Amino acid sequence: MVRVTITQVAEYAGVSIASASRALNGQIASAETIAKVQHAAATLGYVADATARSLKLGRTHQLAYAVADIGNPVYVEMMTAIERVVSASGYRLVLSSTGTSSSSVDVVRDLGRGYVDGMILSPLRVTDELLAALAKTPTPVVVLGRLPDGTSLDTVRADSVTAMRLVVDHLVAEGRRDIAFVNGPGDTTPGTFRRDGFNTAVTAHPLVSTRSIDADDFTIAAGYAAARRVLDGDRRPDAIVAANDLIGIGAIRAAEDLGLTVPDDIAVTGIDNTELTGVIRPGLTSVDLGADERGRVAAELLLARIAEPSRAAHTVTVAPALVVRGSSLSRARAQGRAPHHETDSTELDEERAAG
Amino acid sequence: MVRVTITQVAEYAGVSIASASRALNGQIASAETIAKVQHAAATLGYVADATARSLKLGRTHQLAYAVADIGNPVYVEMMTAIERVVSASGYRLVLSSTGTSSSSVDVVRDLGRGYVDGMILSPLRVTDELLAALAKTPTPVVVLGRLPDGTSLDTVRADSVTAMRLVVDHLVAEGRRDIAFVNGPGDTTPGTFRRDGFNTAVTAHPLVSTRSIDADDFTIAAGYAAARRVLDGDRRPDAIVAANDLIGIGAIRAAEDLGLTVPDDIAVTGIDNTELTGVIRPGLTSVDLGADERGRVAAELLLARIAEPSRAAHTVTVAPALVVRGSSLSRARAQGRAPHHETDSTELDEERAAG
DNA sequence: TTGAAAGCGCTAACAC
DNA sequence: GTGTTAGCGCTTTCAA
Repeated sequence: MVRVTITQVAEYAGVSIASASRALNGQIASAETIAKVQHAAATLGYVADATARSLKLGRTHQLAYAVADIGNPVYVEMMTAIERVVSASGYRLVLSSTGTSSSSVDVVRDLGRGYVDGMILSPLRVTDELLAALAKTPTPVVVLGRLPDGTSLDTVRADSVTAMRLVVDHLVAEGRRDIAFVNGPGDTTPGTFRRDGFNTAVTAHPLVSTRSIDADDFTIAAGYAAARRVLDGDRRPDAIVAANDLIGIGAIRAAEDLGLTVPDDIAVTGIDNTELTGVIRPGLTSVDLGADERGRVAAELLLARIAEPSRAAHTVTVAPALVVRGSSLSRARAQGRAPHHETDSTELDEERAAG
Repeated sequence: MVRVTITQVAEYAGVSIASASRALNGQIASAETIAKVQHAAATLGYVADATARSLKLGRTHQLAYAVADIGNPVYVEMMTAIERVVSASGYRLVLSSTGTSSSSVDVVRDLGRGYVDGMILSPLRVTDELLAALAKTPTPVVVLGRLPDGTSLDTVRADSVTAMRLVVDHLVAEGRRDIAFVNGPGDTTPGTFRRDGFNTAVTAHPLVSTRSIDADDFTIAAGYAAARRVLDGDRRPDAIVAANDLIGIGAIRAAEDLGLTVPDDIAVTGIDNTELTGVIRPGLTSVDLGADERGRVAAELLLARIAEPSRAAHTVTVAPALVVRGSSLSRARAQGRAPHHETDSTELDEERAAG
């Protein structure tokens, strides 16, 4: 089919293009004109060209969510939450995956070209270059994740320090005394803050020995490899704190491959509380960082900024909540539960404990 | 930051906007002009407005991937494959999630408005309404999935009949004699063709008794619920064929909750061969429908059609491959393997057998 | 090599 | 209530 323009509609209806436009957009027009124009549009199969309309109006009604790794379910969860808010306000959400193609700097520049009215960014690394690009872009931005103090941007962040404290306190309470932290790449934003959070959390337990290692990625495969390095050593920890659920799952697989039982021989915990935690056995204890809530708030902040561009920058921190499942129970408690009864028929989760 | 236009760049550089445009786009221009304009653009922080450029050029350099349920990892896999091809050709890929917001008809209409140069569609249901919308849209389309015969559109499809035959033959070979098919919603395209495939496949085994049930969704939760209905009955099957991996995982959980052991008491298989199959224990036997390949081919077909709009419609069918893991082995074979040695350190998969 | 000007398709003054 | 016209920001003839 060939594209039909408003000029052809106007011609067909025998009115001016202005009248056609008005009739189509619900502006003031006579009933007769509206009828003629709508009939013409329907017969011709007219759909207004979004590009021309955007150019004229200066708004695209498109918002972008830019994320490095859409393969991680936690970002899908965020996107779903964002989509819900955004589409309710008449915007379309487009996803820009920064992972496979260009760096997030390019993405910011690209989105600054004007095909979106605003963007939500989940950067894995916050470089000076990125901050410069963000400062320069004319497009409203909300950043999901930590930014340097003093940066004047709308931000939504998780509370890594509390998250790690919840996990560490829980493991110590369950009797663990030698905890290994398997982080993602240490130069990423989540990597940095989760490491700092872990280090802070363990100072409260001076008798517990600890160590840290970086996985090459926040993925199952990288978590597996890193956990193998930890577990192959001669001093085997009795608990692994993973920087996210994917790494945690990799760690569980690594432990099993070495003939270890989780949680009897070693406890494992994750972060993000993705759906995966309930898919594996034992269920993976995790900290819910409020992905859904963070996505929702980010979308609301963005809409608010678009409505009022000069408003002050807001920073919202979402509180984490520990969700205990089988992977971190003490030996005694674990034996009190039959593994195959862990599944709850509705949630597929074992239990939830607010943090 | 306020948006800067090419007019301001031209003014700053002391040249006409035509020269500015030429200098910026690598057209013919004197070295001096280029230098002045580039300097001006850099100082002013100019980025060309994509909307205006698109209106002028008639192309957006954007492609869309429209999918109902991005929560299903198989679609993420497809998207990744598409993104790879598309970005190599200088296009941006935007994701339109049709699930949460509007129907796919609305999405097609919306994308027909012109902010994308083409779209790849994974419709869950192919209605007459959708076909009409597809026939009318001026935007090139490639459909992932089955279309009615005679529809003249580029299409990439999986081979459900072969896929189901691979699974059923395998289960029968492993000694299963009472197979329950847990489908997704029967009115969806995958639901229809997987059901038909199953029915065809079992005719080759007249001694095997079978039955079918629809889950409400292609999700873990829906699979769990449907499997419970199957397993709670008095005649318990010795194998469950799930219409996708998520349903299969739900079925494994359901079996475990009833105290059944997989695969000893009951075998379970999935479809799609997503990463999840290697995450759970036992590993889920699944049929790889070639999501990566289908995504790649779809992207190539779309690019080809954009380059040559009048070319004949192509239909490409991608061959499936059975991947056997622990969930479907016969009792004897399963006992030959220690469950915690299933994991391969690189692939996290147990074994792969081409179909 | 450069500048003036047209025009992509649309909406919104503005005058009638 | 309707038509004429300007113009969103850009690229590209067309003359010079």
